[in-house]
Amino acid sequence: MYGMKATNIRARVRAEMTEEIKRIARRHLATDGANLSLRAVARDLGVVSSAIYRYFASRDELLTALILDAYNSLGQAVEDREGAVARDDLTGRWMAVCDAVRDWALQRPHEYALIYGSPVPGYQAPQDTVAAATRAVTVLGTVIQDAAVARRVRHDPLETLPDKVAQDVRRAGSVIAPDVPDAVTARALSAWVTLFGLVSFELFGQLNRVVEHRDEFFAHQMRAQARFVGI
Amino acid sequence: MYGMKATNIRARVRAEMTEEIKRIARRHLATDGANLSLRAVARDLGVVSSAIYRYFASRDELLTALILDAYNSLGQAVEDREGAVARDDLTGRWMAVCDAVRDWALQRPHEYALIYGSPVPGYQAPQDTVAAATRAVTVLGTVIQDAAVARRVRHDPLETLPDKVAQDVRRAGSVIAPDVPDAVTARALSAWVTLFGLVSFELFGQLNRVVEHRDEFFAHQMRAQARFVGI
DNA sequence: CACAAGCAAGAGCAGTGCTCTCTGTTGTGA
DNA sequence: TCACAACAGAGAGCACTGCTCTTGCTTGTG
Repeated sequence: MYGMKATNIRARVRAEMTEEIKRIARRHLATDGANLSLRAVARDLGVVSSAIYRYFASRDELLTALILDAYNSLGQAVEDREGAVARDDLTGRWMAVCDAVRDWALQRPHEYALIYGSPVPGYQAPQDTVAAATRAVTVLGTVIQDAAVARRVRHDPLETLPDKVAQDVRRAGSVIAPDVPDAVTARALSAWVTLFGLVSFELFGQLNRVVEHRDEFFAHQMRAQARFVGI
Repeated sequence: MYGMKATNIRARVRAEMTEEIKRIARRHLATDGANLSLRAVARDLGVVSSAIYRYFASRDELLTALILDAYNSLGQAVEDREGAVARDDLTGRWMAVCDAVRDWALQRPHEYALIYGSPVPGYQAPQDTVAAATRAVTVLGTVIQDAAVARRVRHDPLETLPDKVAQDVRRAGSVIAPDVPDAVTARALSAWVTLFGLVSFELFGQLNRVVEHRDEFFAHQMRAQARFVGI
């Protein structure tokens, strides 16, 4: 703030341009899939292809930016939807998270594929994405944490985990869900995997000719997962 | 057979050539990822790029062939592994299926990505792949079918499914697992989704910095799924 | 054993990511 | 206020891609 002119035109224009490029790139992603063409984006922008390189050092860097945005967009969607449910309606909150993920994915299939599909060849996700990637799962973690604190999560206290599994599970839950029994956290992780597994199957065509009533099937399975976890 | 010469050299050479192209393509897939270059394959084959088009009408057609092979390879691996377990060891058979899928995927990550990752843009899977794609899941279906027939699958007979879900589930199970209660079939489908969800998460980097003991985590979760289904 | 069928080569088209050089503009620090 | 450094965009070019089409040559086969 200090030392930064109120009207830093250069920086502002640059940010707008960057945003515009990403917007057009997202549009191309939605129609042409993952093989995003820098030149096509440049054409749509009414600019020569080399000009794009003023803003993104490479196609990969542009993709990274889109991936980061996608994670944040998903995180935001999940937070918003879950936040609108009454705090003590634990099942409602659980289902809100699941529905938010699926709806977001159905609305932006190519952005979903970008972050949860096969990784772009030769591309290594930078550290930046990690924080954004955890936003969504954090919400689900909070739901079971609240459930545990309210003593509203059923579980067999005798159920134990193999040592190494317990280690991983404990570390994963320690920050967001410290009061949740390890066995329950393990089940929640499994449910999380099932959620994304199902969305991926639906989006990537693995449910074709098998499951026709997608909405009902998804709702049923996610309700079943809630019970499996103990909510 | 009739009308087909014992030594149909042309056809045989053609088949060998086709196989050789696929072999090289698979090798490229393993190193360079999904952006398979026809020209690079041609170079490795010691042939000019246009020659490839004698055998595959397009890059997509070559990819389709690789996808078909991948489904069959996975199916074979699952069948072999499950077939080696004693018929009455139901849990062993269940785990054999899960382990076979994961091991196959870890050994051929790019082929796995080809069939269970984001679909290649603009590419539509032809009908041929459907049959091959069901080989693996059929094996798991047989396990729960055998379990049901032997009355060794625990389940709450009062558990019901929403109508539309029951419809889909019944149709899915009617051929391979007709004696399995619908509710159990629904859980088995969920477990199937979890299996591939977990493998995808592991392969696509979603487990990084979360789960370190991959083998143990996977084994635990799949055992949990077996119990969830009732085996 | 003549020949049709099948094959690979080569040139070429339109597209790609990316680099480098050059010019024109414009915000900005002194 | 103003000179200038920093910056944006253009354009040419390189090596690559999938794919097509034409041209000859080889070879299995009726």
